[in-house]
Amino acid sequence: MKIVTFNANSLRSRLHIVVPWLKTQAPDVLCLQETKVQDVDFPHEALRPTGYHCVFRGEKKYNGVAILTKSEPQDVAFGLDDEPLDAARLARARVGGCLIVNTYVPQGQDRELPAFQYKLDWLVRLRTYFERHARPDEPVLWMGDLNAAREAKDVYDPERLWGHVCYCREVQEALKGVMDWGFVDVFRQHCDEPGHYTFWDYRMPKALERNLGWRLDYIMATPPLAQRCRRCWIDRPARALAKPSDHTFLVAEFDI
DNA sequence: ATGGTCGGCAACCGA
Repeated sequence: MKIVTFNANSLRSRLHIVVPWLKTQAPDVLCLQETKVQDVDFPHEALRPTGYHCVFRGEKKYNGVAILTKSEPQDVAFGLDDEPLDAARLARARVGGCLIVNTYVPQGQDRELPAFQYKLDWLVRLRTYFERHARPDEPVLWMGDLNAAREAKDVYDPERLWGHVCYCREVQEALKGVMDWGFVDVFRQHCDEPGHYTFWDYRMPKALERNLGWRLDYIMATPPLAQRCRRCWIDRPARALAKPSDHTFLVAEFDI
């Protein structure tokens, strides 16, 4: 089973990447974040030739999540249980005996703003969500853009970036709070080196070429799945590609 | 080096 996550930063403007990628890589599951498209405008026509099932929840300008699957997904739901107004940050589906939870964790904006506390609270509520809907001895995948770097080796300049809303003590503790429910970071299970990133800020000149990146996208698996993960890798964008995203594909293969 | 990015979508906001 091949599982993938990708922050698209607008699905419609990334179709030239996503559609060929589905055709050539043929994942079983592709989780998308920041689709930035309302449900009524979802690009069904462009995706139809791929043959993938699509479930999604979007908003007019921001957020938006989708799960694309080869087989028909079951038990589809959106949002945290108590949060119908911010449903476009979480999509859930059961695929091939595995529960998939795709999240776009709030970025947090600034540590002094209410958005930051909202981010921390959101992660606490996500832990409660897993307690309610799943068990750590079952096959569960939590994946997506978590807007959090777990460790120093997950950012290009840990001294300078310490205190950023995606790399600070509060966020590390909140992320650990969810992981302690029963998740293994499957990329780190296979690779312990610094310098492997999934995000390079557009605003930084030549960030990708200089590898000034962050590891903000994850595939987290419960132990029964993590021990069946054979490979996990970051599929870096081609530098020559017109309109790349600032995030990239994170791929994991499981023997299930 | 006194600027430098995107996307949505129509004036800025969010990342």
